[in-house]
Amino acid sequence: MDGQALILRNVGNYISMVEEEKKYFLSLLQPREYYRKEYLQREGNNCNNFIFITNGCVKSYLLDQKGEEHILTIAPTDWWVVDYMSFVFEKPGNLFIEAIENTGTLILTKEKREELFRKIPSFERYFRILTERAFAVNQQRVTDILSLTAAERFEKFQQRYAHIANSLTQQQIASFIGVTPAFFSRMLKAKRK
Amino acid sequence: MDGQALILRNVGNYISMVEEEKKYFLSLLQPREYYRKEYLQREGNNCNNFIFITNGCVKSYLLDQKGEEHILTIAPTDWWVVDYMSFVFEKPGNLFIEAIENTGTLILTKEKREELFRKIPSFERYFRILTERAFAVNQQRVTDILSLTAAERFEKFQQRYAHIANSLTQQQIASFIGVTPAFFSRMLKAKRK
DNA sequence: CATTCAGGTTGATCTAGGTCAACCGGGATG
DNA sequence: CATCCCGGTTGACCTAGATCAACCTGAATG
Repeated sequence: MDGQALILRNVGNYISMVEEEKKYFLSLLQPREYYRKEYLQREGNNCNNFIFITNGCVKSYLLDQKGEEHILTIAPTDWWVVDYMSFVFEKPGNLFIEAIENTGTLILTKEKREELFRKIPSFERYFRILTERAFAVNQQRVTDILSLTAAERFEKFQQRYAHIANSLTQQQIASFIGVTPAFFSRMLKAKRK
Repeated sequence: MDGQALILRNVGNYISMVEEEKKYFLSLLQPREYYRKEYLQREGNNCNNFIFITNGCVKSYLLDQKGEEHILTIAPTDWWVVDYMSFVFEKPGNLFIEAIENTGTLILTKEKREELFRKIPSFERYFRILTERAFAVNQQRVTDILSLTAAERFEKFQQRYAHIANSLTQQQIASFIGVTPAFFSRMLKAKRK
């Protein structure tokens, strides 16, 4: 399935569009390809884009004082990535967004998105639903970090990200669930036997 | 300011309404008062309500296997509380929502909210913006937990919740930033000198 | 085909923060 | 006025997970 068909299907899950609305919506999107390890977004810049992944996979993360990487989100095909903090409050972000494999995207800028809302208000609904779902999942993530052990968090991760878990390195998974690669390796060893 | 005026002002920050829309919106809201320690929502139940706090303060939390309380959100006056996971995915929640002082609320049920969206679509916009902001803040919370020490998280907490920090017990703050009351007490002692 | 180099493993040691239990003080309650 | 209880403090000890450095492997690269 090509990128345009994919995003239309995604939107179509939540709202219905007539043919010309689809055309108009697609016309607002800027396609762009990224190579593995290429940045879609860097710390310190304002994030003005909603980015839809049409194929490949992307991570968003921050670097702490010691230069350690902490992965905030992993966005596979058929997902949006954004540095929400930067996008919403229009200030420099502290996240990097980086392709972890060659990745195809469709970019919706803040201005185009506002234009979209003006022309087709039902897109407010689409993004409302999208964000409410993402928010719900994110709240779970907080409670998981607060109340579960690393091993338990890993359990959940495996279930939720089963489809992409194989294509991620241990380092990435470790970072996502919030432990060091060394500890994660030991954890796996302990589980195997 | 009374509850109705407060919620109209809140909504008015994001969208504009004519007089009859305001009336209609208010007609969908069910006022309800809660005493300190009363539950607005219990673990195991489906959360079907968006709840707006008109005065007082509320916390949402979960109990882990050991019965320890972990506070997910603290909602003061002029905020909404919901168990998003339960509300969005329509399944039993694992959160408690409890008044930490006597609290006045306006309740918007899921059905009424859908009705509201049908009658006044710009409310999609209101909730879209609301949720995008909440989501952004919540993502910060995740990165904070992943990359900061307890003391640093407390710093941030003080800044962000300055206005209500005094009316919370140390236990509540400790739980919110993700440490035990004992450790939190020691942390304060260390800071004082 | 030699060399990097990134991802992973492992050992030794360290520490942030947890656990458990005793204790304190003050406001509510009988 | 005695008692309870809740929030907080403190001491002694414990542990999940971090840190640091050495080492291994295999795939990419010159």
